[in-house]
Amino acid sequence: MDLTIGDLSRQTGVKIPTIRYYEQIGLLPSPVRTEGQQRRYGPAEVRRLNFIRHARELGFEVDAIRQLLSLADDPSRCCGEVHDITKAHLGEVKAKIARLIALRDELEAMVACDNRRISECRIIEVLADHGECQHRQH
Amino acid sequence: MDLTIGDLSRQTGVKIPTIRYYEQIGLLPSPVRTEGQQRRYGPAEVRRLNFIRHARELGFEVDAIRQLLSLADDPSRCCGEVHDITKAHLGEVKAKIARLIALRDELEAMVACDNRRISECRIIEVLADHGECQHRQH
DNA sequence: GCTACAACCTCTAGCGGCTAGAGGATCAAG
DNA sequence: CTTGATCCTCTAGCCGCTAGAGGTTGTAGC
Repeated sequence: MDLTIGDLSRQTGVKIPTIRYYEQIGLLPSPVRTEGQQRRYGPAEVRRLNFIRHARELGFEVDAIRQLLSLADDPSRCCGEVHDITKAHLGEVKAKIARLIALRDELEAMVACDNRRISECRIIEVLADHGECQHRQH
Repeated sequence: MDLTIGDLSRQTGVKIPTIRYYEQIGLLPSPVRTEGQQRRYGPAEVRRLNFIRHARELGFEVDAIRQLLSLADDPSRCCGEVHDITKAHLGEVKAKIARLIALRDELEAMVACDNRRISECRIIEVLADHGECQHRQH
């Protein structure tokens, strides 16, 4: 029970202001304090913050993490909801990939433009008149 | 020279507050005003705003668009810089796709978890202990 | 015990790219 | 001349942090 916020930061790779921010928005519980009001953490907080960091790295939104954490805190329940959250997130990731691939193809067609004057530049033309490309609304 | 901001919004599909925001950050020039201080636009502004919208849809950042616009305004120059901006952006898009695909694969492995108790849930385990997955830092 | 100084504290503001709402003025049609 | 849609400015909020000011606390060495 004697890690400072700096220790916690080093052990988890989460920056100090971010730790305080997570506490502020209720992802991390308020820790014990020294007489001088400095935060002190234990192993439970290290685990919880690692959990949060991993979930963020995997692209889960803070709200989803809040749900995952409250589910994880209750180990007797069925993990169907966890499953659902992950699946929903997977769906979003897949959709994002599809959009980015369409975008990549379009940009690749655009860079086929070879150093001419701007007055003849395909890129500028495509941007100025969207009819020239195949882009669809997101 | 007689489109209201609402007309401009309808013609370009850009919301009214966004148009004012673009003016504020200098992407759109300050338009002429009526005696009562209402904005009035002409075809040049429609073109410019369409250009901005297309570039945003293609994921260009506002700063990149600012550069593209100033280049587009000078049609005698060689379009090498335009090319470079687009290529850099393409590189970012490709990198983002690679990261998302790694992420998708990981999430797909995670959802292979089939409705057991949370105490045995693979998803929660992966999140709690990153050693269990193959994820690399961004 | 005392000093030095790193690390901590709170608070506020900023990033990008908008979006929303309050409260009031203007414009165009009938 | 009235109605009502549209416009105006201004401020604040969204997400997920990040940075900085200005002040306090904890710890190591002497």
